[in-house]
Amino acid sequence: MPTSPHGRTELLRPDGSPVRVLVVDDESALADLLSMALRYEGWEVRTAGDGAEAIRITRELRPDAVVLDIMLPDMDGLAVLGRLRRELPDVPVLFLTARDAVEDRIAGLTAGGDDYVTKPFSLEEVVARLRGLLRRSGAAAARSESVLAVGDLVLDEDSHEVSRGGREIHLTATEFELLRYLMRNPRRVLSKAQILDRVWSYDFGGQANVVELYISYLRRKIDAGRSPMIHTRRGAGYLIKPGE
Amino acid sequence: MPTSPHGRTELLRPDGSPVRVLVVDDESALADLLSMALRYEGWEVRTAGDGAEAIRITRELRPDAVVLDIMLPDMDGLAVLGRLRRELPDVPVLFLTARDAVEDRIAGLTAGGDDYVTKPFSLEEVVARLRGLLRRSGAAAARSESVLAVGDLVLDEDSHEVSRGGREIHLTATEFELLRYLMRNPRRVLSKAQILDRVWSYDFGGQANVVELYISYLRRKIDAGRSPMIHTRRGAGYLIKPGE
DNA sequence: CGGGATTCTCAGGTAATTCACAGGCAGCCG
DNA sequence: CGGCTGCCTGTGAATTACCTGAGAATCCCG
Repeated sequence: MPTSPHGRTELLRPDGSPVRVLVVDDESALADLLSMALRYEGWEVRTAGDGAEAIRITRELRPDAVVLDIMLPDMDGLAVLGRLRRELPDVPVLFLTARDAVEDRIAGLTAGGDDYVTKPFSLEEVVARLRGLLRRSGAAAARSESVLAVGDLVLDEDSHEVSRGGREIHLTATEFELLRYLMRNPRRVLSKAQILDRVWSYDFGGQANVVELYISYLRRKIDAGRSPMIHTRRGAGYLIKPGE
Repeated sequence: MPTSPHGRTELLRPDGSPVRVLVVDDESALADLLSMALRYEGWEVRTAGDGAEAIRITRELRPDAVVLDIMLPDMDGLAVLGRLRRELPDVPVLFLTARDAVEDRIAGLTAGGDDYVTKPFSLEEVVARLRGLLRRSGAAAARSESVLAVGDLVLDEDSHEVSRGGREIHLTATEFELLRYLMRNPRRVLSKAQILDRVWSYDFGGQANVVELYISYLRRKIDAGRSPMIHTRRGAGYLIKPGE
């Protein structure tokens, strides 16, 4: 199975070339943020700031997936979507939307197997959803079974179940996302800033010590009594690796 | 047994190639929606916006099934149907129709083994009917188990009968579709948004908590007293899996 | 047209979850 | 060894997510 430079499994197209993703968002800060996170996954990313550009790049790049902000300035997102579909009928789309827009608009849009994320989102979530779309669309090879394992710790991204040594462990949504991020990067130190950026919403304005707090929660649930898997690197961050 | 990328069984043609479906509808938004949902089933889909195009694609594609909106602009649906039949006499057709369309008319149309759904429909329903047509027409590799089972819970997609541990359970239409969707994705967390998109009509504009409500109904009927099969993943969605 | 079944809204209740705050502990430096 | 800094974690408050009863509106069937 192919692995990326940083040791995680990655999705590739059937011909072995990297998956191509188009990000369409008029807020360039957001587009850049996303773009960086997706490149880190080993994907080839292009960004477009408006609908016209999006269509142009779609023609040229023929992306395997599109991340589309549905509130765009020039054309609205729906128009862009229509033209996208004419170019590439099958391309899976991940919509970005405001939380309160969800009810009316999105229902129906996302129906065919597309998906959406509400702003403000966490990068972990965007990446996870996009992986799901790619996996299902079949554009990407590699059935990565959606199960992460580190030592006797197992996390199933489909059922959201976590167990250690066969024993079920109940995690809250935030704990789950934090653990997923750690397990996607085993034996690698992740700084509190990185974790905050990936697991919490991009506009999180709270105290930085939430990360410490949630690490503490995870330890209680995962490492309790056993040989610890979550380790602190003082002044650097945290990492997860198999115990003993 | 062939499975789609997301792990569900899929229908294939006798030669192993994907089932080919033609969608004929002048509302492109609707055609796209359908097309996406059907592709998600692993089928090869082409869309036509009017009757002339429909005939052209039929000649070229020779589809295994056709989804036909019977109110088309240029020719009316009946004319299209006639010409379709001349090209491919045996192809099963799923009609899309307005709710108030004359009953007799439809009854006559669907007499030959065809079927129909009224607008606005839910994607679950269209997919289910189309599967039924394909299964019966024999175009798709016959494995006519239209029965889903998870633990001792059994759901028959043909007869719409549901039982747990041998005991019949009566479900309403909406409850049935929700349960079917869950059972088609066992051990997989489905978000409320996903459920809303698949199970409710594409134009549903109501409160998102109908999903919670119907989950509650289902639990009362399915899990009552027994070891629960429907589980809540707080902050993520719902999933079904065998009890214990 | 009437009555029962069904779908859905609304709103109150409950429990889980998130997070801030603050005191305590531990490693590390001079 | 003393003190500084970074990390850990108990407590509790605010918020959120979810569940469900009651009833209105609608559909369906005879």
